[in-house]
Amino acid sequence: MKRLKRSFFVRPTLKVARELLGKFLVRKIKKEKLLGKIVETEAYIGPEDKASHASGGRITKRCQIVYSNGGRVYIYLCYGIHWMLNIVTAPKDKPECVLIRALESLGKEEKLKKIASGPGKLCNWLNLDKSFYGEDLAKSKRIWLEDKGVKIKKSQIISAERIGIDYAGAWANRLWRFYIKDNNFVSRK
DNA sequence: TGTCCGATATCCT
DNA sequence: GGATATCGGACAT
Repeated sequence: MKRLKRSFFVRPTLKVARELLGKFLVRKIKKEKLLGKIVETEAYIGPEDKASHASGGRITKRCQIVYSNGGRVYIYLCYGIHWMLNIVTAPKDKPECVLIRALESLGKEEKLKKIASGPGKLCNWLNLDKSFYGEDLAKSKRIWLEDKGVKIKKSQIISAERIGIDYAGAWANRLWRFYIKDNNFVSRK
């Protein structure tokens, strides 16, 4: 079992966003473990990034955790319904993070249902909510990331425009969404 | 493929 | 107090 350590997250955000593809998100609920392979991510790189909650150097109660050292969870409610799971990256005081947009879940049944093919859906599946705000992925006993030796070649990584951030003007078309080519569990191609 | 809209914490004026 | 948001399911077209 190779849990990703803090050093993995405290690196340039675009690098982390790409390298998260193929890693496994592990969620432990009581004695049960839910596992999903990360197949889609998006980078948010403030304070320049207009699409980031930390745009312009804003420090609000909601987004203050993205200013912390890499490796923590940034989670918030969107549209009044959906929780969004982000992983804080980069060193302390740099407001950068990666949104986890889709997982390929293990197990036949889940596969058929595409139960985690979207940022809101995966949080619902893994039962993630406000109580995970600030959770330390390097230490937590209920959520962490593992490297299971899956290698994603550079040629298999597609870069695309981020989703749902039209309000961010020119920043909306930066190619900061990454997903695994031909993977059926990506939220949108 | 497109349009509609839920349901609410958080941010801003 | 008002506007808005890193979506997703439903139903029409």
